[in-house]
Amino acid sequence: MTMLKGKDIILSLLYKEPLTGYEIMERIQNRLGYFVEGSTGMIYPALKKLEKEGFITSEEIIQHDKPNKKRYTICENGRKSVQDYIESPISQDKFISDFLLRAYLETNPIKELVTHEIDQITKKLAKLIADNEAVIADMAAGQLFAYEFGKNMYQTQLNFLHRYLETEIRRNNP
Amino acid sequence: MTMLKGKDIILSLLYKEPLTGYEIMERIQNRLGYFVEGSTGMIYPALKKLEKEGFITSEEIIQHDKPNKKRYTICENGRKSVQDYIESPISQDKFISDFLLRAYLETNPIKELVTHEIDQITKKLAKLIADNEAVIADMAAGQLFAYEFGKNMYQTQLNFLHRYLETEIRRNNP
DNA sequence: CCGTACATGTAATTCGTTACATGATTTC
DNA sequence: GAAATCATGTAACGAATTACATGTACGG
Repeated sequence: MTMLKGKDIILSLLYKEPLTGYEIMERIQNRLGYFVEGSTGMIYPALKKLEKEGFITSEEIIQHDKPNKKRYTICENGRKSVQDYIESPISQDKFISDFLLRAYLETNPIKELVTHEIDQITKKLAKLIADNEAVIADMAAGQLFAYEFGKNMYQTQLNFLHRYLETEIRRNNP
Repeated sequence: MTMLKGKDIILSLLYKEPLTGYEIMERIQNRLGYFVEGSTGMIYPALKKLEKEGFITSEEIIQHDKPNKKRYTICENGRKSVQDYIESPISQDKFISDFLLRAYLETNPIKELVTHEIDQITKKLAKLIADNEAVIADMAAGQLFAYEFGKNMYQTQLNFLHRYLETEIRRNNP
């Protein structure tokens, strides 16, 4: 019943390959962004803690053209922790929507909410496609699956919202 | 950009009518449960704080057949806070999915994940329908909209997942 | 000169989760 | 006798949000 934690996300990513904090952030925000969250305020402190607790180790990489960076590598303890995560019960999906709350309570006019939401989702869908379509050929099956799932979800939501607006128009112009 | 808070949810509910903590919890978990979260550990302390800060007032209602209860009523300050919330930017939908993370990273076998997810969503959909279908006639437009949105989302997800399994079977039995 | 990509962090606070605790009444 | 519904809470801890802080290099 416990919720998905930053620790699990980060360690799972490091399970596959060593990464820097910046790369982890990039992956979470771009590739996993539609079903997981992560900000610098969460990631860097988490990495520090994880290192202190012996789940990962770090090495500094000197760069001359760009700022130096730290590459984190998972170690024995970290792998064990990921194993525990994998064997732990899958936590339930969580969907939080300010949009639906406002619609439900009718605090804001539904039509405005819908228009705004269409905008939001359209952007998210465009980003999702932009981030993934180019690399689709190299994707592992799971990545492809997750991508298709997300795309499908966004498209359905958009369809639903557009349908709503059309029905509204018809209702006002009989 | 700030996220939806318990405070806003509770005050918005109290904006319409006075409610007890238990009723608030019931509403959040049953009616708003597919797009908002709330537990006793969040609701009761929040109510206490809200009262202390002068957003709501409470009165005790003595009952003889059942335990006594406290009914909370929103006051001037509370209404003002709800107004601020209504006028504040709509925070983005948040979708967190342990299921998709595991699928993406292929930590667990996708087929097992999908089967499990179908189970979860089927239950949620059944609950959503059970909670709403009976009272559909008395629903305000916004409630109906939110309900249809949620139902549509769950159904689409289920379709997607079932389609995946079927494709898998065909792939293995050419 | 401006914005963006690269790169790492901290500090404060709020906030919520998780789990525990209690207890009456009704229904099966 | 057990389970569900009604009803309210606390306590500890962990975790994340939000915002701030800093700096290089490069392209337009």
